[in-house]
Amino acid sequence: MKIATWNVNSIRTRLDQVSDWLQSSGVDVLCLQETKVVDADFPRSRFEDLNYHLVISGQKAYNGVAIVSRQPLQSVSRGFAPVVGDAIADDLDDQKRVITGIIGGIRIVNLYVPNGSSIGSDKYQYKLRWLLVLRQYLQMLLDADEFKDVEKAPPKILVCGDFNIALEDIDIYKAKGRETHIMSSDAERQALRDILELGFADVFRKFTDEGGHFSWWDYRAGSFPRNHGWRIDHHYLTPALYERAVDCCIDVAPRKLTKPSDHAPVVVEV
DNA sequence: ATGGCAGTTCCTAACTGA
Repeated sequence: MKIATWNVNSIRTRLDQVSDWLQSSGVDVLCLQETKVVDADFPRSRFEDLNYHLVISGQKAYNGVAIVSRQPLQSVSRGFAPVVGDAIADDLDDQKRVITGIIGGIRIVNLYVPNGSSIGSDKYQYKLRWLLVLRQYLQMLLDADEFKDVEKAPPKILVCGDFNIALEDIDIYKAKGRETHIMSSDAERQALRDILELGFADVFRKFTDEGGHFSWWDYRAGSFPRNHGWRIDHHYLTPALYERAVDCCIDVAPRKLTKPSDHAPVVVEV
């Protein structure tokens, strides 16, 4: 099964590119972020006409996530609250950044992690608070009954999306000054490491050791032709899935098109 | 050091993004 994550920076603006790539890439599941549209206005028919299933959680202008899949998803939930409860979710579900469902025995979690704006800002504090709740959310998914039915089968969870965090210096075109830059500060990295310690691994690094591979390039200053990018879109897998993964790569082709998203899709095959 | 580009709405200015 091929699963992709792609921040499309508005599904309506990118609809032709997304539907073209969906077909040409041959992925079975496509996790979208920054759809930037309320559910009532999501261009569902484009995907349904191509015989894909769709689950969405959007809002006006900002954020928004969706999962497009060949087979229907089971056990779908939106936001943190259905898993961690209203008290822990607090106000974090006001922004639509989390959607999950099960397909082919794999729980797929599609995330749009807050950007954080700049270090020390209110949005930065929100990002760190959001990541703390994400850790609780994933802990509860790991402990969920759905993985205890079949002879204690190990959990098969794939957590993907736009994390807005580059975990290693080789994930940034220029690491100098990264401590004071959003997406690479120590606190953000530690928050993500604390999550991965629950039992998730970066499957891209199963296949690629060197730097210079990025998933996001700023629209400005000719960043893409200079390959001044960041690797901030990730697939994190539990061991049972990580072991069986056969490929993970970033498809830069859509980033070369006219009026592209600033992110490229990342595909994993398990 | 700064700004640069793109998408959206409270739409021709201000915001958010990363």
